[in-house]
Amino acid sequence: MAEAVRLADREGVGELSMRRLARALGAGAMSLYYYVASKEELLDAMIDVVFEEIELPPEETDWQSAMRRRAVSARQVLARHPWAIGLMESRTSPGPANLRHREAVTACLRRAGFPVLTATHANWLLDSYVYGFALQEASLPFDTADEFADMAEDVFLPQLPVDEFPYLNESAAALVAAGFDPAEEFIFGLNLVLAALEPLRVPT
Amino acid sequence: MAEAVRLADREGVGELSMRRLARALGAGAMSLYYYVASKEELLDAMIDVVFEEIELPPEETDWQSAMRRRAVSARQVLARHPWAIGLMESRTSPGPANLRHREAVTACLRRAGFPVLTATHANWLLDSYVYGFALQEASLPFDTADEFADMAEDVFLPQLPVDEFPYLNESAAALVAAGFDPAEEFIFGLNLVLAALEPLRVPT
DNA sequence: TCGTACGTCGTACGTTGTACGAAGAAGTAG
DNA sequence: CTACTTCTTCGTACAACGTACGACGTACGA
Repeated sequence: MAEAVRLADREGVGELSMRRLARALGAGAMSLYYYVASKEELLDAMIDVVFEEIELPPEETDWQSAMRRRAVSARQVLARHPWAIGLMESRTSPGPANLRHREAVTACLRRAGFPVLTATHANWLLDSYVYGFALQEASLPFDTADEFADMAEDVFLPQLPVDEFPYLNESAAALVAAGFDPAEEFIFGLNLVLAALEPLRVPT
Repeated sequence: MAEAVRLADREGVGELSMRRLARALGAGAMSLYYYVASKEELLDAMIDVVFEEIELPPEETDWQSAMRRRAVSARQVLARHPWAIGLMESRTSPGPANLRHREAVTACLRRAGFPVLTATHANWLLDSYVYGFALQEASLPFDTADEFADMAEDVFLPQLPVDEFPYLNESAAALVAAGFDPAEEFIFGLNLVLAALEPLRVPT
């Protein structure tokens, strides 16, 4: 499992084949099938490994701090394993780590005073934001702020005719000037979402 | 392109091969390569077909209504083409329809009075929500509310030991009782996000 | 000593993306 | 009409894929 995740991180999930994984483990291809019924099952298990890496919301703090921590952790983990995001779409049954995670998040929200159905709404909203952000971040063609500045000036701006895309040009320029940090960008939206949820609590 | 999208919708993107697509078109496999340099390029083009289906924010209404319309449309389209979500993670260069869409959204936000960088934040937040929601919706193992109720009682609840997952049991039960409609769920979070963004506008 | 279970893997089959180059179709110039 | 170019189609071939099947060695309790 760990080697499979490492391979997917390094080369992309498209390059992960049973034969390559076996070779990386110093084994024959068919040996893998003793531990895993199919490649599908391997991918399911890999997703659960990723979920295991995400911090659970700590219990001792206020709900906003707790949710912020786990959301930030989730973003970091998904940025480390970008292939996991694309995989989730096709895989429908959650693994044990996934379930434990959901339980902990729901518990945190319920204890914070969100009614049952409201907690579900909050869950959808928060998870949507986290996954969607990770998805967008994964499809960025650069990794660091410097790389972004370089690419913006050399690639994006020349590709965007000013008369056809005036607003995109404007914001690209502003972004280059201000610098772009995914972690900060993430926190900004996250704080808005958390603040928007706050009034939905029912004081206990 | 259209046939490729239809095939992916019907059978999943995993079942889309150059040979199958060619057969569906009544052509030889290699003929496709006259129109497309590689399968990668085909997938890129398919994504752009999907973006073309998403409604642009209308210009004549207030910004919240405009963004709501385009977000709702985006969710519908992505629910129709779930494979597109998973594909976005690996594809880094946006197609023309994608760019047009981004331009229109940014224009709408800027005209509504959001400062340049704030508009970027809003864009990330809104897109994250839309994509993340679509991703979660795509990984649901059911399609309709009735199907959900059936599955919840027959599959989920028996799988979730009450003592280990008390909160998940509670919300699953509440959801079965209340019914679950993805479209409504989506609007709920969307309205929260829009309301959270409202005060960031600068009156013109 | 032997049966059973555990773990490994070689071979083989059908399918995949696509490099290469041949071949027909269609248009243009003389 | 012919000659030549450009457009479009596709057959073949190759390496890599997932995995069904069955053979094999080893460990261990009886």
